Amino acid sequence: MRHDRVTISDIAREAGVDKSTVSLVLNRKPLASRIRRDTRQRVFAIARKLNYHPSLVAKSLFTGKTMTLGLVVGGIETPFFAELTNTALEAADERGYHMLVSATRWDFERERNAIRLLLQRQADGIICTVGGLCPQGEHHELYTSITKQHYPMVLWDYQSDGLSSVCSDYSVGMDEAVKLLAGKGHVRIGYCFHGIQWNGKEKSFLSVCGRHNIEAVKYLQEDNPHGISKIVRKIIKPGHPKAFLVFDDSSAMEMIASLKDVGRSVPGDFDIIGIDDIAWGTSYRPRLTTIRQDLKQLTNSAVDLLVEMIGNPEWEPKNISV
Amino acid sequence: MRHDRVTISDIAREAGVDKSTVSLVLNRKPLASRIRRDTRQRVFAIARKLNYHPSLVAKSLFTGKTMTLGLVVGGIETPFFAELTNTALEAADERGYHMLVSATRWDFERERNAIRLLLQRQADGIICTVGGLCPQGEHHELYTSITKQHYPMVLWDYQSDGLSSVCSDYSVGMDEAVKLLAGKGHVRIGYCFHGIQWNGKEKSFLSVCGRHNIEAVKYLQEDNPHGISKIVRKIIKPGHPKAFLVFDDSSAMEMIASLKDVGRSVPGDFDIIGIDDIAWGTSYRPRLTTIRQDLKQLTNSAVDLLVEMIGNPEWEPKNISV
DNA sequence: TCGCTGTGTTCAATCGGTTTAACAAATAAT
DNA sequence: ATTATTTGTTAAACCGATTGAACACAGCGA
Repeated sequence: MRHDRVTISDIAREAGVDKSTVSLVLNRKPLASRIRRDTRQRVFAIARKLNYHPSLVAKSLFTGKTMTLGLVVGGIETPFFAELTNTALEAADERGYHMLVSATRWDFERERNAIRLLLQRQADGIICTVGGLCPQGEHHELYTSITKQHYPMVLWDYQSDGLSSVCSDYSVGMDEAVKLLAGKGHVRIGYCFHGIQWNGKEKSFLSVCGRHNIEAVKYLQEDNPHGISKIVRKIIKPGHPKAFLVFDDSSAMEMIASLKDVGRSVPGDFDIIGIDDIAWGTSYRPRLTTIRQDLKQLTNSAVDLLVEMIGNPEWEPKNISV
Repeated sequence: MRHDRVTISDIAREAGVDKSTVSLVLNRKPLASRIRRDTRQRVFAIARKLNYHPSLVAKSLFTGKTMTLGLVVGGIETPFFAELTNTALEAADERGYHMLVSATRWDFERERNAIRLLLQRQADGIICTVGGLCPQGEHHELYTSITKQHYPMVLWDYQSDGLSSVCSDYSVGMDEAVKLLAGKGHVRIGYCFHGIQWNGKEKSFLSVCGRHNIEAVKYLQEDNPHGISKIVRKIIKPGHPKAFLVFDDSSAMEMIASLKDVGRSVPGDFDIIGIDDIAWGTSYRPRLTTIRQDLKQLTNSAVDLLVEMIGNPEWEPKNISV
């Protein structure tokens, strides 16, 4: 036994009409008003009886729209991307789209492949979050070539002329954070930097530090589970800043945990501030100090922009900053 | 200007051959070996030049396979489901499938609708995680009717005759947890129960308690952000157990945080054990005691089972316990 | 009685591929 | 020289929908 698809022709046969009639009726097209009431009812009844599900594949082929968006993320195992994805999912849903999610594990070849597949699947547009978090230049070329073909694509936190993107404006939050730390007497602030977090954050942080006459000390964070604890082992020695800004909340939590493990207190010995304001930061103690990033707002803007581009084939690249 | 799709016919025209030739060549079909080498090369060259992306929509229509799986979850804003989804995404990817993700916000109508849409999109199969977490009986009927039509569907932690499912075997972990708490002298263990977590966990816990002669005390957890803290306010009064088993890690963390907020220590005043062993439980202090649930294993099994069912139209419902 | 309008429905092309059968030309076998 | 086989390619049906044009028939006015 197999799962047999019920098609529009099955209904037509059973109802003794042409499949075009069925199509008109089921889609409540204007022309369907001319069709006899009892024919209409018969069609509906049979469709329901046979448990008919119209094939969006066939429909898409004809209409050229799949009502599908692609979401390319590095992965959703971290709170930040989980929230992002969740919001994007709901946003797409509200606008009548489905979301095809691809996790690239931050690997460029995987990303290129994911995008290629989304194009093959005729996704109406793509939201790509990876480039905004990776310093590698390879991304740029990929995005440009796709946009050149006038295919709707919105980049996350990756601003560049000729590309559509939504960007987070960290400057206000950074400013507050730095002022807060400066107010506690810190003149040097360390920050943890790792490959997959970059673009806006570092630039913004450095300029804010400059403005407040604070020395920013960079710590390279290895891209593995021990990245943070290695940094911690280093900074508990003399000569390092006692205030840190960590570029995402999960790492901030790890840093606090790590500091506690080696007998330091937060706050007290160290002051740590994170960025993102993820939802379950709330069950962390001590309460996480964090720079609020309006993830929901940003994600919604991304989906809105993409849908807008899809709706208007004459779209021009556009930049949205939240 | 619009994004114009390059089709197989465009290539055919440019190469001066029939589109069937192009199809044979590009897909490296056996018959293509008969086609002149230079014709083949010309076709490849033109396809590359025009930046051709074969339409999987058209292909799916013909082959009847979309190479798409549906994943229905309540939402992925919690760590547990984020990890689940992430693993499922990668598992699907490894097997050549794409994942269409639907978040139902734990709402039954949304779930029914999500499934309906996945059927319309001709997803080759569906993994549904919602029923395993909700006590409502409505789910059952939905799942049964779909399975009756022999459509491949795997349920998460929702065991029932005639349905395919993967279930977590909590008994070993529960046993350890209860023994651990009993070893610390507890004779009563409280547990937090809320609507969206149920099926295996409670049953398993109660039977383990019975075996160890421990009294299990149930606390209903409201389904809102304050659910846990309300319970905490109750249990700090006299007469309540000092040991608790919380059915998921995020709630366990919340409970610990909440207890600290009212001046209680963990461990010390209270012993808390969670279930799930989510990845970023690791940056929580005090270190979370948790019952390990092999999420990755379970998710992979679900995807495997589904793919197996898709591959063999004669599949019988099957139950996998991990 | 001829055309006209409106009603109820169907025909046939189309979307972008895949696949099987068929066919022409070249080569090999007899 | 004739048939058989191989080589290189195409024609056409098909997947499951949508849609504009067309058609048959009714009733109606002139």
